[in-house]
Amino acid sequence: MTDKKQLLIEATIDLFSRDGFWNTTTANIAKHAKVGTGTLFNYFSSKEALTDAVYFELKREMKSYIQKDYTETKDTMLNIEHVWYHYAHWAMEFPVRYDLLDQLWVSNQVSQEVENRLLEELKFMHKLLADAATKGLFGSLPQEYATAIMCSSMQAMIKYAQANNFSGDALEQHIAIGFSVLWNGISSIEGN
Amino acid sequence: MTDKKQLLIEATIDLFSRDGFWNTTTANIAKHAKVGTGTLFNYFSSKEALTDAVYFELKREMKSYIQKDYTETKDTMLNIEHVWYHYAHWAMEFPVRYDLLDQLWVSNQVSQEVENRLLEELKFMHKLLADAATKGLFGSLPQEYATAIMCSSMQAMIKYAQANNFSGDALEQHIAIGFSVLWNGISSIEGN
Amino acid sequence: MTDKKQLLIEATIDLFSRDGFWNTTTANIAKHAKVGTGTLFNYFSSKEALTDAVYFELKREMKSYIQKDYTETKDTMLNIEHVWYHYAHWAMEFPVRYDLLDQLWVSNQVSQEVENRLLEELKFMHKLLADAATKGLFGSLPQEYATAIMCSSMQAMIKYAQANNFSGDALEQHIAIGFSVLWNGISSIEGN
Amino acid sequence: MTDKKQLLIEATIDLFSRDGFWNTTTANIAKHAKVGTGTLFNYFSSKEALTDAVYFELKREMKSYIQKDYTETKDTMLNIEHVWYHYAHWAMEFPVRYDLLDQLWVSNQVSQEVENRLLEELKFMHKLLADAATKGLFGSLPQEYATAIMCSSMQAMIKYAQANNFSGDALEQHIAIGFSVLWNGISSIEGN
DNA sequence: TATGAATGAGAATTCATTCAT
DNA sequence: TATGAATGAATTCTCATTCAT
Repeated sequence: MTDKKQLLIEATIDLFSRDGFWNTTTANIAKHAKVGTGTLFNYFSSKEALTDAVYFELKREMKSYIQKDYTETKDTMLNIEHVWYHYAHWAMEFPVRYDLLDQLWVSNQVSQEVENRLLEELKFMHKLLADAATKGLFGSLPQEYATAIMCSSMQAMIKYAQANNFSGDALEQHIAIGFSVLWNGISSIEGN
Repeated sequence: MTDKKQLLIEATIDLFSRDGFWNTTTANIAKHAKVGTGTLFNYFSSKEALTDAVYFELKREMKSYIQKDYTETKDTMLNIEHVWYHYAHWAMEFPVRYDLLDQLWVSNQVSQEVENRLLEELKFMHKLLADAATKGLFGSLPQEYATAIMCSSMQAMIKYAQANNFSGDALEQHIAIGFSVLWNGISSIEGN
Repeated sequence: MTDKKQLLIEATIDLFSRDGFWNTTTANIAKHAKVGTGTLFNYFSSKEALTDAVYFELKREMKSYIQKDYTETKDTMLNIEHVWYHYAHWAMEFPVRYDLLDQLWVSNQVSQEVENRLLEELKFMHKLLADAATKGLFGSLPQEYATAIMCSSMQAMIKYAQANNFSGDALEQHIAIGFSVLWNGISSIEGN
Repeated sequence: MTDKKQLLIEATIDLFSRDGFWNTTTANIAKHAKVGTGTLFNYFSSKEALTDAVYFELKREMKSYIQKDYTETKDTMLNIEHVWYHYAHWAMEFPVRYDLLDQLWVSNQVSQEVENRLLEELKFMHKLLADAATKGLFGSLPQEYATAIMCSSMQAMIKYAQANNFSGDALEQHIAIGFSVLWNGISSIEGN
């Protein structure tokens, strides 16, 4: 990855997260990255391609962060909790990146193609959820629904932590409580 | 509310939800509402003002739907479940409107001013949550965090119901299970 | 045809013929027509559509000019000579328009669609040539080749007349001689 | 002429004739010639200079082809016919080159300066025409007009041959007939 | 009040040319 | 000499908003 390419991605992250996709012009991105307007298009064929690259980069970073000291254990819940915990820490350490990931996700600005490439990249997470479903940890909840609940709970937990600027023990406790609310809720549903 | 004003709001709802805020032009809205392009600006000073009006309208409709046969009981949880239940039904009955509300919410297209006016309008809901907090139903969870969890759980529940086209008993059961997951989760946290 | 639409077409004719298609910007056309840059696109969906409209307009004008006092006679050669004669006069009266027509023709800037619409419009000319072929006036020359020779002869004749600023009797004589060269040349080929 | 220079000229011929002057970028030319983008500008000061060089090269090639087995005879008409014949054969053998020459000619992309240099190069042709005029072969037609008619007739003849993919005897006959049409036409005009 | 033509400040993207290596 | 990354002016087209009727 060239120097300039990375520079442009960083500039895009800054501006997209600050002003949103639609209020950020390619000219602004170039200026922010301190390159010419044309230079951007030497590295990315279009604004859309740049957006895809940013999204891919963020997801990859997040995944790396989570996987860093991850070792799969027999206890699937612990595995999931590990993801929960590290995802939260990534979000708190890189709030701008987290917010942008969220924004790109909800605003459908990302192409199907990059989503497909990410399926591969994030396979271990999907496997985790499949394991949990197989082991009956979700009770009668369909795996997709359980997943959806998890994602939205995580989002609520992180947004609250960010809004309150949690750190240190307070943050640890908040993360743990968030997971308890989620897990106890899900576990309370019996299989049928 | 003039006839034309309402026509414009309806047209905006249609187009925003179908094409998104940024892909909808004021000219298209006017055409869809069968009025002149200039007419739109006789009723709304700007696209932003129109967006605010749409958001306000949707929230008011949602509130009315929820309040229709609402009578406050002593049991705060039952009161909250009533909101949960009716919100879900509103979303399933008016999926376009629900999706747009969601979209406007996440995309920050709504002015602070309209949010403030809505606080008043939706006071009964906030009171409900304050009651719950006072009565200790949220355990040690701060009221705002509990609220955030509720909102995100509700969103996950509704999206899943929409995606699977639930109706009838299946829908009722899904709504009920969603609430159980939420409530059991929250209730599992002891006060300190 | 609106006032502004015609204004834009005239401005386009001026600039295209003076600077060529590729050196003429839509912004310049608008300025030349004394309207805003956006106004152009209210009347023509794209530069291409504007070009088509200009081409169509020019061909229609040329045809009207030729057809004005045209009455088909039994003598096909006379009919063709009438076209030859009036085409030349049109070109000399509107040299800018003639040159642009020529330019658009050779530079392939015109869509197939407008060419098709013109086939209909210019049907009487095609019929004329078909008649001549049927009557054996082209000898053994295929109709298309005879037509091609005619067109290129006409072009040479007109360009020379323009370059030498012919008018009055000199022009009449030049036109007549040009036709003789053409017709005698073609007639000299025996059928087989 | 350096190797690279020739490579660039060939690449330009390919791309100009295929995509046209305006749709061909210098970057594409360089890539097609398998040299760096900057290299092009080491050999040609601008796109315009490159275009001039291409035009000059094509005309020179054409001239060489015509002159190869040309020996001036007393019969001027035969001399002209020789040119007519060999020009046609060159065009059929190198249709891409012929088309590009035509395209550059009509689209005014070539500088006056290169046209002047070519006058020198193509002097023998001009002399041929001057001879014909002197000998009265053009009757009362001015030399320039006769020349113009010749050029346009030749163009029509070649385009038709290309469009119909003539070769062998059919081609020979077509070329001969084309010349007859031209020459009989011109000869039919008496001096005055 | 209703209209829709007119506007012009941007938007994304292109490309001939330069220049440091 | 050869390179190709960097440049930014220029291009087509969009759209919220205005205003004369």
